[in-house]
Amino acid sequence: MLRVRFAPSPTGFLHVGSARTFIFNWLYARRNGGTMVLRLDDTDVERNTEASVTSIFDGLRWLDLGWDEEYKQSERLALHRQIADAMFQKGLAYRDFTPAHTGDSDKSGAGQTWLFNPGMRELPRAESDRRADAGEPFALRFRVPRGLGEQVRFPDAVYGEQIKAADDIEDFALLRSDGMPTYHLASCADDIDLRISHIIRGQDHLSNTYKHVLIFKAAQSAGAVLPLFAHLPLLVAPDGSKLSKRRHGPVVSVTTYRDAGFLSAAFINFLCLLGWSPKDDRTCMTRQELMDAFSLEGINRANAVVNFKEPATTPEDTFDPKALWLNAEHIRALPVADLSAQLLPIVHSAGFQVTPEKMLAITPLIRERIKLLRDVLTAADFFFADQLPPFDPAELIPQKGDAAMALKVLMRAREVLAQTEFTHDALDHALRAAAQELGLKAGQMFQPIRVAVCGRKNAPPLFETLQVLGKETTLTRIEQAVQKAN
RNA sequence: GGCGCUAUCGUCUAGGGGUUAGGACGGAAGAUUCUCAAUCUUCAAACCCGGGUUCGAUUCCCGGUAGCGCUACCA
Repeated sequence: MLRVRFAPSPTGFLHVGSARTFIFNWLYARRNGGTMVLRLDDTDVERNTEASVTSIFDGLRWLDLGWDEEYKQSERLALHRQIADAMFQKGLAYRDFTPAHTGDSDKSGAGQTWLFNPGMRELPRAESDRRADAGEPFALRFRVPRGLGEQVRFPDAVYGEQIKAADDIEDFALLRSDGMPTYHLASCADDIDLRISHIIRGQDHLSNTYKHVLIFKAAQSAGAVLPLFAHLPLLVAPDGSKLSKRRHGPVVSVTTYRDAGFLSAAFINFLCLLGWSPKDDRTCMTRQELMDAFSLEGINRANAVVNFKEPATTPEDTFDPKALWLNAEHIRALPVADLSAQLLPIVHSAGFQVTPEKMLAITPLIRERIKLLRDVLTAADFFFADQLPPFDPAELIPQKGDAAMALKVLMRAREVLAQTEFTHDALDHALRAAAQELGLKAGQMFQPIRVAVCGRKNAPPLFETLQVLGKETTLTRIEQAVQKAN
């Protein structure tokens, strides 16, 4: 039975690296008919927050992939302690009465290799019991085999066979002095208990895995098999540093992508392409295509850069250009009705009144012009607003023309449009004929009208725009432009 | 400092003992259109360095360098 798990710790918002780990696990489970377990690794009471739990669930729900089983580590403490106690009884772990390190251990150089606190490893059981009974606080540490030339090894589906000398592994903690299990213990105990068969997680755990193998071997019943590990290359910032909330802020939060108007399908597609490849030339892929193509063999070993611009000068700088492009691709692939339905609430929440029918008519005009769903607000603003925002009358002047030409065009348009049926072909014929009468090129005729009704030079095709706007609004806006041009 | 992992265009990647080192995004130029966008075409752009092994290495091995990770009673 194939079982995978995603085990975030609720100490911050769901970030894109975690989301990718979730997605890879999900893909692997679905691809192979396995079970997806969601487990909240919340043993760090100090740093857990309810807001983080909310953020994680918000993010995961938006991904819309789902999961099969759900657990909370904090509700499984008895299991963790029981496993720790068994290891202690077997002599595989020992009590360490050394007071906890205050602050950070210096990693920056001078420090020597730390393996265990002197004196504690070989403390006689009787003395250990006496001090524990006296109420002296202690951490429980794993007794790593030492001086025996032993090796710890495990196969990794991505990085291959991993081997490390046990002598290089420190006596890590299993239980804190407050009795809470550490991540290593809780994670392994639960992985065993939940019968997790494949552990797919970030590469930052690759070196930790030796400790986990030690725990698995110590805690598992004889004959039990180790889960298969698959470590994922990390997602890093353009400067190569690990993506972090602290350094990079909301650009790494899943909800930032959601709120900016990413389609979750596009976001998933983008994340899959960081550190994994279908090995053919496909880039734009649906959820189903990703599921069919996903395999551990396609996972890369080098870290992947999420290519956002560090000091963001435009809102788009927050996102990798490829993510933006993929989102545009997915938007264009969406049926108009679906896209329209997604756009409607965004327009409404911006304070505009639009009927679903009108939105449906607008959608095809803008769907090739937006990268993010939010862009609907700037791409189609003139459809929503009653009153056009003010614009420079000079905008009305066509190519190779002057203010007089603009005015001439607008006055002629006012006349012609008043007696034209607002269908694509009728508008086409009427306006082209008008251009010819005035001795102008089509573009010179269209541009002043476009600016008059849209308030700017760059907009969707004119005839479709006029149709959606309707005769009344069109004529009103042209009239206003005539006043302006005078 | 110790231990480990990694290294192909700016970015994501394919590939692999002999290739014009392929694709995508982004960039540049052009076509097309009523503007913008979309679309199409073209172009520029990469095998970290040094030693081996070999007839031949970007590919295999070793070393270096760089980056990253772990080295907490965080996860």
